[in-house]
Amino acid sequence: MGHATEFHLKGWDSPEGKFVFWHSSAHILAEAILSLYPHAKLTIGPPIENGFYYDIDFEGEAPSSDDFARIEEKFLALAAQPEYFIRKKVSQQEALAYYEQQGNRYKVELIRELPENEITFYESGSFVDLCKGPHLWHSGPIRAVKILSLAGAYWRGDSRNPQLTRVYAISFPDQALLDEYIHLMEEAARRDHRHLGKQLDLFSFHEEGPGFPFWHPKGMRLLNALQDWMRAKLLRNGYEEIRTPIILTQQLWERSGHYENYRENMYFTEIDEQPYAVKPMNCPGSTIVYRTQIHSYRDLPLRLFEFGLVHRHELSGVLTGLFRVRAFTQDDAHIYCTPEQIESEIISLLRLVSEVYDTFGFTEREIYLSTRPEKYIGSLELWAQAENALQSALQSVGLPYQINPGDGAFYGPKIDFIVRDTLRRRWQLGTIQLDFSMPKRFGLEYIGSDGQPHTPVMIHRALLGSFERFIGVLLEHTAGELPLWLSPVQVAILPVSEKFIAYAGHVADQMTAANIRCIIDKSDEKLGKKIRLAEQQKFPVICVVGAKEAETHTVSIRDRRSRTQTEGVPLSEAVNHIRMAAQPPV
RNA sequence: GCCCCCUUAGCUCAGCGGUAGAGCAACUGAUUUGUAAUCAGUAGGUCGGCGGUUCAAAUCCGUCAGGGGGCUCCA
Repeated sequence: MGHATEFHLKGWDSPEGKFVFWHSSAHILAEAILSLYPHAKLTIGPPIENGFYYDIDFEGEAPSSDDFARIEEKFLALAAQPEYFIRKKVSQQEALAYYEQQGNRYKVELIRELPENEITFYESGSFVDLCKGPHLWHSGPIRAVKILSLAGAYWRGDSRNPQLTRVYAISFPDQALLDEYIHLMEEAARRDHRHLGKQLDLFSFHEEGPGFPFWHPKGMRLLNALQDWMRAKLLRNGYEEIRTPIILTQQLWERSGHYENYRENMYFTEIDEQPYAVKPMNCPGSTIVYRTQIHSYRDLPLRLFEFGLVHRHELSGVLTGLFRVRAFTQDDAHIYCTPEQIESEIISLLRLVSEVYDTFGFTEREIYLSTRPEKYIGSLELWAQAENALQSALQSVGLPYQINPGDGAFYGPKIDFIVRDTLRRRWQLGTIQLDFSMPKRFGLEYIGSDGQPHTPVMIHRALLGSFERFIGVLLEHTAGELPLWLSPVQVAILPVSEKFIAYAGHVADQMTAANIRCIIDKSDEKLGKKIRLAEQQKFPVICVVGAKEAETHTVSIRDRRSRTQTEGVPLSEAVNHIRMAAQPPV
């Protein structure tokens, strides 16, 4: 029997236990919905990372969010009268007959694809559903539920298929856990980088350019601080910086293969009656720089980085704040090396990636190695060599990783990096991709020790992914409380009254001279109000100046995190201290 | 692109067939302030655009644009 074991053995606290719990909840949801919408056709209803969903064809009478309450009510009523989940093995013929009689072509389609002797139904009370399980023993433990949202979802994820209504929900063994989850959702909403972007006056979006961020002065300070830091780091790590044009001839994109494979995502234009395209990627430009010289094997690896502004046509429906935009700046680099150098290059890249993520407190990470897909170019030997190099690099650095077999690009294997933020949400940031295709397409060469020309391997890599998206992730990770070195405004100088604006100006001059980013609040408000506003703007350091300070040439420092005050700090000491604390990490 | 929902003052939102509202912000005045909101006043919107229904539309319908939640794909 075993079908009820995961939850009962491992309980709510294991991912397996939750999956079983939510899978069973999906059945109850389906039962609740069927009782309210008898014509609805069920399709699939799996558990997901946070809860579960059920894709349903409502045949034109889909519920709206106004109906959530009554569905939840029905759900809880059903769960309150626990039924056993009973597994029944059925023949394909029986199964088909059952759903054909109901006119449910989706289940029929699913059953047709299942192996003859592995078709099972699960029965709970009067509700029956095609399902491989496993399930809870009975529905008793399910005590709280919340319908989260409705969404359109294509049958089998294919836009040519009919669109179903996906009902997202989450359930828990008790109300307290649901309340906790709701609280977490509210916390996530509070950290939403789109709200923070407005609140902190960093960037904005407008209908004049959907998907194209407008960066405000404070946003630029942040963006520049991040780029300056990354640039310095890469220059210290054996990279050179290049910049390639944003618009290049269509011919180039035909040669690179982008025109053939990526055209839908590209923007095109015309110059002097010749077709051009706006670059969606930086690699072709990089190869052109590579080709301007003859390279000796002694020059390799050659590491060229570019903070490349790329434009990609994304579907209007997927644009989401800074997370998904139509123009963004990749922290891109291309490393040209010999096949023998792959491993050592990957090792140093893995170290670099770790340093970069540590810098921002992304300590929890996942690494995925994607290997040769069915459709690939290049020789099997080259693939084997490359995959081995990636694996042994990962092993020698001692980083745990998972393999996604067959998930590599057709032109080479890759390593992807995913981090978790403070709310344990997952974000893909960096990627390292080997490329056996582009060097050939562009006829790249280096002269080997044998005096003969050879084709170099190209490694594409991004650590942050894009600066725009990374800033979005970082804002949500930190709830807008950026580290001092990245803060657009590092110090807010608050005169106790207008009488001390002059001294505040003196303080600001000293700070500015030390490259500290500061502002003065000259408004005619009480100190408490100024503090409140400064805190809301998440300024890391607040300097209060009044009679005492002006007289003794000091400042009072209030720290954002501890909310404590240190009074009477000599100005020069304060400037020095803040200047040191605001140094970007190495 | 497709499905559902949303768009009212700079921001956050109320109003949901019968002459446009609140709080904050802005401006003016009073106040000259000591660690998370001083008081009073003024100004600000053809209720996203365009059509339609109606005696009457922010409110109902259509359409377009933008935004949100998803689907697909990815950074």
